[in-house]
Amino acid sequence: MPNSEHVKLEAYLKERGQKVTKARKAVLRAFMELEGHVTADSLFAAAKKIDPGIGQATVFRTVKLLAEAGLAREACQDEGARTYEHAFRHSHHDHLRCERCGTIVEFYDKTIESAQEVVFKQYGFVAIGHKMELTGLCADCARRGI
Amino acid sequence: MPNSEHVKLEAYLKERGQKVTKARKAVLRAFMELEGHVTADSLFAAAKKIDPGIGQATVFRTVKLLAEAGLAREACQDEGARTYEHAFRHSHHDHLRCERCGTIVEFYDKTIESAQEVVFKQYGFVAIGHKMELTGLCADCARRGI
DNA sequence: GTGATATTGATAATCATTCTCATTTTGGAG
DNA sequence: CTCCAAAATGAGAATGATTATCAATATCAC
Repeated sequence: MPNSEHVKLEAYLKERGQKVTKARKAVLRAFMELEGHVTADSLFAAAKKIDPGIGQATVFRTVKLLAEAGLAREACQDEGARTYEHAFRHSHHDHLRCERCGTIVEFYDKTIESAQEVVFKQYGFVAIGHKMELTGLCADCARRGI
Repeated sequence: MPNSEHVKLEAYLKERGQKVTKARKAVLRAFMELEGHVTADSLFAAAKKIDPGIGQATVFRTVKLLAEAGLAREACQDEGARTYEHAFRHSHHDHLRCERCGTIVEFYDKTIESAQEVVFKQYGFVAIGHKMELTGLCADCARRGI
């Protein structure tokens, strides 16, 4: 019984001349069974129950594929090394990053900051901090087309 | 000429019975010289120019210390493995995380979402997506005191 | 079915980070 | 200033997550 996630994945693959394989179907099925925040490792474990011969590398590859196909999304956590920025006598700000050229613009938006306070209160949390990154294409990269 | 960052670090160290060392001073000086988003690696390179004998492990240890002392802050990027969540036919949401017990609450706030659109426009960006994580103490942990 | 091509699984390699531990440095007490 | 216990260091090994390599295999348009 092909559900709509499988349909969407197959459409994505066909469109790009990629193949619908046993391993990919197994990873997607495993992913759909899991709730909340899924690591590649827990996905590997779940996928092995469906296809015991599956390799770890394939799971890593496939979960990235799912993200590209719009079926999964990364819950925070960027590529590469952790970075630090000055915090003392540097006012707080958030980041706007260009996915094409990597440019990072720092911004501060009062509406967003105060809306966050509301969210904390709403859930009974005591605020400590927050991290926000908006991603998009900067004016230059957008002009050049994607 | 001791600047206020050094004063703040020394105060933090004294308060906790920790020592003011050559290596720590070198890392702080290097950190103050660098702009923007600093990786442990670039900091290591900069610190070596000040104290050629410094070790990489010390730089990693010290930048964490700077963050604890309130002189640096992590620019996104959590500990541990990357996680994924369902994206297809699952509405977008952001995260509220308890620093004490790790609980993650998913929320959606219309004010924040629309304020983001404004920021994108303001800087001429074409929006792709965003990641936001609010951190604090959940009601239970806050009640138990910190 | 057949063949060109994409994909796989195993493994090695890489990268960032943390741990281990013998040696050195620090700072308070005398 | 000297001594000493405790803290910190640097080198290198260890770890954990992820990615690259590559020969063997599976997929699919024909």
